[in-house]
Amino acid sequence: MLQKQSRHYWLLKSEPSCFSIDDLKRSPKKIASWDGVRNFQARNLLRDQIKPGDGVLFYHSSIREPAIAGLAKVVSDGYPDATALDPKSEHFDPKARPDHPIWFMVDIQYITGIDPPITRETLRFHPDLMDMDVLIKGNRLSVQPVTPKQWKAVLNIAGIFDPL
DNA sequence: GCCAACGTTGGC
DNA sequence: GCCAACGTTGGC
Repeated sequence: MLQKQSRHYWLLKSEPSCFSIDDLKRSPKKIASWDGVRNFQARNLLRDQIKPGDGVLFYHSSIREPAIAGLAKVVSDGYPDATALDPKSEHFDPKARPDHPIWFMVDIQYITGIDPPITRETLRFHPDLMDMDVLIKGNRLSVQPVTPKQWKAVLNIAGIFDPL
């Protein structure tokens, strides 16, 4: 039986002063752990939904012009977030245990930067992107699903052939 | 720096 | 298990 391929796409939010697309590019093998997520809804996506090969829109938040600043791909399944178990980490959670990790992370790998980055204004006026979750006022989820149509539209704007 | 929106906490 | 208070996020 042929199985329908099910690649998914995600938007991951980060404050560039904390971790930027350039930081990802500079990481060993251009791979970094998406750790420190402390929201249950986002945790569930990291633990259960996000799979190796999925596409990632890397979004820079909390800056003057928040924007999609690059592309990455998921290169691991969800696995326990080590920072929750490390008392020295600012993301330490005293309730987490090795056999009860609570929090999960995935590894992502840099594909390309998008320059100029795709601003919220551009997203807002594009017919295929105006209904993105990230544009909804008050949506603070740092891991958001993206539709294949939205993924394609972003690639179009950036002038990039689908790298996945 | 403001403030709306949201998630979490804790008293009851 | 409700809900008010609180802290945080994040665009503007």
